[in-house]
Amino acid sequence: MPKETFFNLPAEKRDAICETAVTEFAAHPYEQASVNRIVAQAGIAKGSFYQYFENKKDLFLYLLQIMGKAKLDYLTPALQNPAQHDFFTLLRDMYRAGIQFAIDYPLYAEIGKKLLASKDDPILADVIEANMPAAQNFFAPLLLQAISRGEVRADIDVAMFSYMIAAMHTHVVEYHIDHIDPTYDETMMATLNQFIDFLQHGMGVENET
Amino acid sequence: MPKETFFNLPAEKRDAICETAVTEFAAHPYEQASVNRIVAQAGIAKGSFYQYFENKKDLFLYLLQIMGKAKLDYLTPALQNPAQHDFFTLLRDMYRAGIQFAIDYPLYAEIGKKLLASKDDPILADVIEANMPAAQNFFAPLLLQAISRGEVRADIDVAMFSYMIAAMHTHVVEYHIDHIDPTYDETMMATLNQFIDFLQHGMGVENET
DNA sequence: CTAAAATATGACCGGTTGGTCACATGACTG
DNA sequence: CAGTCATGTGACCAACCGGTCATATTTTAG
Repeated sequence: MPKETFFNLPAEKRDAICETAVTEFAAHPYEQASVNRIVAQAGIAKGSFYQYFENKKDLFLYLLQIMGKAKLDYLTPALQNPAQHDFFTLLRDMYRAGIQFAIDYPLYAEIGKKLLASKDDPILADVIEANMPAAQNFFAPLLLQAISRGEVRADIDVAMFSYMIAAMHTHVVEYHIDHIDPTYDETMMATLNQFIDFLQHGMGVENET
Repeated sequence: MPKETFFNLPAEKRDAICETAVTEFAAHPYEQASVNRIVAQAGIAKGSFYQYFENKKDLFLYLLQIMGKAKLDYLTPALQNPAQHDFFTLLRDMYRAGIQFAIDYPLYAEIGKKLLASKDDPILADVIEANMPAAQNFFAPLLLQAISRGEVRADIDVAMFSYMIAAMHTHVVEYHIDHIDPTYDETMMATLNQFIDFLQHGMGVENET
């Protein structure tokens, strides 16, 4: 957690520092990100930085915390009435929220992506271990509920599909960011609906009913 | 490409250096990997290293080349008779080959994973750009063929599913490595078959025929 | 106006990086 | 044996890293 000195700063200066830091961590993974570059870009002295933060990790964890809150704001509406909709609708809403988050906060999304990629870094191990299983542990009960409701096949390996659903979420977001014009909301929804339909019915030719 | 001096080395010394380097690049992404550590671990002088290789990148690209050949050996049998089997059987064979490769060469797999993760590194941009579209461009024609054969739904976005199939391949491999006991081949095949079945028929409850 | 407390600063530290280079050692050749 | 050429070597380089600290400046309080 940053020191009190940091929170005593005028809000605009605080935000400027955070913005600079976000840019740095979006451009370089944690280990490559440079405190020197951050202070130079933010126009503050090296010594000041260490009056605001314990160290590089302190700043990084603080940013992750802010990011987590922002992302939660996007996901919460989708999770409001978990019993209201069927599993695949819920999944679609969550994927859509994730995509929208990445569109609105591309730098946050980039940091998250890089973090996921460097999850075996020992210095970040505690953060990862604390938050990584979250995604899978989150989907597992949803899957079980969906099975009991008769929405999802009962013969699936829940652990594996929790893992894959979380992983696919990442890649769906990435695909949209890299390939879909973010201004065309309909295209995004069309592609997403198609993908959710695939999750439900597969990509094989449908059996004649 | 390494210098002639490197290839003049006794094979065992050459292999020892490569093995050390592979270990280093499996433990650290390219930018973090240290030439100093490699030479220390391999028991050669720093100067010698630069008599063998132009620079760090030279060594890394050489290792990637070796890895590529090794992986191709695993994939070739699955691709032998592309017209013989249906799309999903082909996909299963490819996924299985990928898993087996990761089991037999865990360090190679780790390097590949880290490379994929750091694909926006400018110094490696050329390698990535040269090989990354390969995966997607590889699956796209297969998908088109499968559609024309009536094995895959004709209404899918081929570009997106090429991307997702390649991405899912990575995660299926990762899941197996992290969660499945590599000695129990049946477990692996059972999980894999289940996943392929999901790709074909989805995870939703099946329609009554 | 003064004293004390908070904040800003950049030179500096030890350590690591990728890479170089003058030189030592060894092996082949005449 | 002498000479040539390939190979081995580690001290050395500039650049950068995260982090410290004595000191200068500013703000606050009495």
